[in-house]
Amino acid sequence: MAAYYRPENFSARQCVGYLVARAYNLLRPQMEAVFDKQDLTFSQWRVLMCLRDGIASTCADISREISHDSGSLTRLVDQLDRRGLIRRTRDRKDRRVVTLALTPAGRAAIAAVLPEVVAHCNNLLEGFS
Amino acid sequence: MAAYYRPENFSARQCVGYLVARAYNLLRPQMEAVFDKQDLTFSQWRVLMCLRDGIASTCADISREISHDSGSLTRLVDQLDRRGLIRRTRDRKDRRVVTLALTPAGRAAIAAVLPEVVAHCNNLLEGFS
DNA sequence: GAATGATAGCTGCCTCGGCAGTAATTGCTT
DNA sequence: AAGCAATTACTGCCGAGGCAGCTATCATTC
Repeated sequence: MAAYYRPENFSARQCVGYLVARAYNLLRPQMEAVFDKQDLTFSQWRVLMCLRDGIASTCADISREISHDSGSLTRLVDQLDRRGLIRRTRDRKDRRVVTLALTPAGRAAIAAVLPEVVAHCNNLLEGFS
Repeated sequence: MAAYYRPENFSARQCVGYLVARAYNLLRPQMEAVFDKQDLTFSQWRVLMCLRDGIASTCADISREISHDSGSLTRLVDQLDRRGLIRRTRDRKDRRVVTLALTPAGRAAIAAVLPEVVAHCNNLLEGFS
């Protein structure tokens, strides 16, 4: 495959990294705005979604899934646990592992924000089409 | 236009926000790795690119371009200024504005990293094609 | 020309998240 | 069985960046 970028014609606005970073920095505060009505964080939401969709159920798996530092994830889980949105359970077979699960309150919190999230995501896609 | 997402079938892995965040969190540490050999930050790099490509030449414009907090951008510019990579000049017509410009050292720094940046960006695109 | 509002850059404050290091547990190797 | 590497969750530490507030400067309006 021929190289797409060359040092001679390289420009920021065509660089993947530059564009992804721009998109993320633009998108993130919008998402935060959606969530802070329910006292949630975008990061917290991503954890909840991992649990809801069965993508991952331990700190280690979630941290890999969302490319998030595992140390910081512990604190993220702390917050959700303290608010009763998720439940920690020590795994019996592998006692290193703490299995995470949504509580009814957690599911309710998701249901409460979901419509706005969906609406906002649809707004985002309006830009293309 | 019909709504793409619906609350019933909404899944994290198909959500734009989720995916962009994932891409960004995956991409960012890779970019940092490319730059820290030259003692640069990805954020610093984006500022340098804005100046090089003539995208923006003031703190306010750059902060809008890369969707970055303007307060934090001042400190970013401080670092680059202290290292002699850019130069601050008070605008004469509008004395609120500080115009930024690359110094020869700044251009040299860009030239030094550019090949690796280009190579890494090409690597990123290999995943598609 | 004075008053008001908007915008420039800058600063303190605080949270989030990355890094490195720890203890506990597991599995693998010899 | 015993040592060793790997992986789990977790913690302290620190820098990056967002937020709110500040002053200075411009533009607009009365």
